[in-house]
Amino acid sequence: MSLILSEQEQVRRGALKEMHDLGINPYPPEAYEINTNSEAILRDFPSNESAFQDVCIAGRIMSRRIMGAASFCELQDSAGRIQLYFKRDDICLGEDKTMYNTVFKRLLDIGDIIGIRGYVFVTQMGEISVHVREFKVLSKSLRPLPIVKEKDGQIYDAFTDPEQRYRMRYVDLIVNDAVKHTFIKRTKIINSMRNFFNEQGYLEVETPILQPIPGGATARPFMTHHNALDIPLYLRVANELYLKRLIVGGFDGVYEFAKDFRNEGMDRTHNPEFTVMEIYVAYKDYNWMMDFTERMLERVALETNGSTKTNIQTQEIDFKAPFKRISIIDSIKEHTGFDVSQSSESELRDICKKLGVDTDPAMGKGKLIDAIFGEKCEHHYIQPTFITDYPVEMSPLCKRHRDNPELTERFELMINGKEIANAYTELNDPIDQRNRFEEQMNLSARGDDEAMFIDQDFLRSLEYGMPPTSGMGIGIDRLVMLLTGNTTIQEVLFFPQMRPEKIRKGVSADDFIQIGVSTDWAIHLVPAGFVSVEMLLAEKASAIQAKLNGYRKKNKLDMPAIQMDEIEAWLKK
RNA sequence: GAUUCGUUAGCUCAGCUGGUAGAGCAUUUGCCUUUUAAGCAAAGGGUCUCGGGUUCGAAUCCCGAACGGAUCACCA
Repeated sequence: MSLILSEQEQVRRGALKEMHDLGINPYPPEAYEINTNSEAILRDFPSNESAFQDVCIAGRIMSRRIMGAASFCELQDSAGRIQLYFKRDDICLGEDKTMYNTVFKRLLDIGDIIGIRGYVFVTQMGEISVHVREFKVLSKSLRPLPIVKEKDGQIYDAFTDPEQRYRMRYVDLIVNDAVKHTFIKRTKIINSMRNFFNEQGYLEVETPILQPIPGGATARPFMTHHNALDIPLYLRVANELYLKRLIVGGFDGVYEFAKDFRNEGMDRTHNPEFTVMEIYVAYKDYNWMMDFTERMLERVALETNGSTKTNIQTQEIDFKAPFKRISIIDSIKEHTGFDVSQSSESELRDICKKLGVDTDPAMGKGKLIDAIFGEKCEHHYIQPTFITDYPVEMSPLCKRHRDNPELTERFELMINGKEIANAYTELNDPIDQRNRFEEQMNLSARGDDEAMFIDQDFLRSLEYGMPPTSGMGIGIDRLVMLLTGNTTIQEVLFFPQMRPEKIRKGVSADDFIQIGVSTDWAIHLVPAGFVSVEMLLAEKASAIQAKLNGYRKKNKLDMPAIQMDEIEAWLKK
């Protein structure tokens, strides 16, 4: 911890000490029982005044308006904010006015957590407030909170620096009300999906995060090492292959909300760890899954926002089922005019060239088609749209299309120009699956470092027989972004990945103690203007003495003035 | 990873073509018994992100680094 505290931090530590001196524990151990909260009071008081004659609530002081013997402050609890009214002679019934004059007015600050007991009333300005009879300090805050003020919907001095907000999410949550609501919605969305699945009788399961073979998706994994077994392990990039093993094992429907990890770029739609929901249902195909997915999303939107419609930037998106469906080949035809259904790899390269789509030699047919779609079609799909029937090369875990073996029974759900969900009629033919993995190995040999590894145990499970199954994965973070109107993933993750915080280098008191400075003086050297040992040594002893004793006088330090011989001793060392 | 912009008080930001730092809120001290971005009066608070360079003199100009934002590439 730094020895250098800002003035405001010093003031708060001083207040802490004064509280101790008054016999007040600023961090009391016992529970504080509340009997209501800000939201309930504001909502129910007008219709039932008598129920609020003895309320007890607790929370954080967010603003104070002190006027002599009476004051107002705003208390923020988990449900919202409410105004408190403190009157000196009501807080302090006897002659001793310490609790008001000293504790409330001087020792409490914005950010402190208190509990209060009192009765609810309406001020002359018409605001429902609590008239405080007694209060208790529950936790003293030692750092000043960024103060956000608001009037007529206009926000002043908002705490907006993204770096600070993401690194100190706790402060962000305290001060920026909308942030809390985003995360409450996130949980609502997940609960809503979970209820939907549970109602159908599907089983929520957990599968390994540490995997010996990172299968189920094409992505670069994070690697780690298990010491006891002395083997490499990977953080999962997907959980697909494990969930399918469970379908082999005889469950009709399994699902998992999973943190997946991908060692790739970070930007406003990608975080190295992210949440995916994957579900697998036996005896179904991708057509059924499309119906299921649109029903689920319609319900989730309705339960979260009270409407199937949601706004993101200037777009309005409607989750009302059914969604549009179009095959990837038809989509490319529609947006580029090219029919790529019969094209060879070299023909596809020509088309890419004509369309100005970048390619590289490692790309096979599937990736080329995907590149065209990604660049020319994807961004057109603002309203929820199922893109179906992807080429076989880019879908190694997906069953071949019943009408065309070059294609697969796969769909991706595009919303607001982005992929939100991905689903297959799962490939359950073990021989075909083995061949597909081998093709992936060939792609890998061509330099595609995202092609899949072969998971022999997964193949063995398929050889025991997996029922026809459809599976679907949905990016929870992106869905939350859509349903909360956020455009960056960092806004829907409590703690997005950041570069490690820079440790402020600088001298510590110890560095000065090394050269013989007494402990008492060492802590004052930096504030007095000596920011390095070298700087101190470069000065003349008389100049140092003048400076330090000047500092001592200015800050009224309770210690003797420093003497020349002491300083000369430092300089000799 | 590339390009680009940014980093000044606890927070939000000014600071013109280089002359040694300002505002509002927050803090401290007064006054104020129903205010509401409370008000009035006064005060304190800054290694101008860091390291070099140019200069008599750098928050300001130049070079480099760190961190962050935006865009692009890869990907969900």
